[in-house]
Amino acid sequence: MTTTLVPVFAALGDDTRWSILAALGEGDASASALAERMPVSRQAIAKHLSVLHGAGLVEPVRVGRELRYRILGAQLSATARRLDAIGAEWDRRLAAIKQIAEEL
Amino acid sequence: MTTTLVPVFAALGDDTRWSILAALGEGDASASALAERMPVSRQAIAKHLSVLHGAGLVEPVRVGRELRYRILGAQLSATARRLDAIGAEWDRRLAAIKQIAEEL
DNA sequence: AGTTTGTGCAACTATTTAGTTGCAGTTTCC
DNA sequence: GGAAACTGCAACTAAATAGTTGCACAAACT
Repeated sequence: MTTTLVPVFAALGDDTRWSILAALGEGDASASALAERMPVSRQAIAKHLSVLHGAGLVEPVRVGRELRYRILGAQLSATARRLDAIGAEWDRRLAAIKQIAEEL
Repeated sequence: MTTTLVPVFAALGDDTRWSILAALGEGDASASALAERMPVSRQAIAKHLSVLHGAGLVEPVRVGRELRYRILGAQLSATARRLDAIGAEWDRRLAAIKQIAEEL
């Protein structure tokens, strides 16, 4: 499962979505429930949840007539591993270039 | 140095900026140099570099009259560590909640 | 000195997106 | 059956942003 990396970052690049994620970190919740303790409308939150779902960061869970969302920490950890690998690769390459430059 | 996390993700949530980062991963380059091998104007790239600099992902380096940019892999690794910690914390909390629910 | 090359600034366009309100459809509960 | 509570869809507004072009300025080279 190699989710595309960019949409995940785009999803994480918004304060409101972090507020939602922080709230979900304390337990599953529906868009309506989240809207009650946040300064934005239910529909706005529903859209954000859709984006987060598209990024694989949350998943919907039906509970009776309400639709709760569960946070997926594993996806975040997986993203972190890929980020770390990319950063390390950059530093490795640049160190190699510096090495070659010094040998001239 | 605790850079704010959200701008970093916002910076990474764009395909063009990833292209720029990929190019810089092979060595420092100026906005003009990058514009020659990319399908966007120099000014567009300059703006992207400004965003990346604001996020602490690149740093400017003066070389004569040109302004090259160097990629900072360490910032990416630092971000990765924080991401991983957050993801792990979410999973830990949700596991605890599940545990409590089962004990009822 | 004059030409080239690279950067910086400003104005403008177009697309995306975060947010809203309003209404229709369903499931649950009394 | 009927009211209440959630969800889903659609249209709209406002702000942010990715992109452009044009021009002015400074440093380097011949």
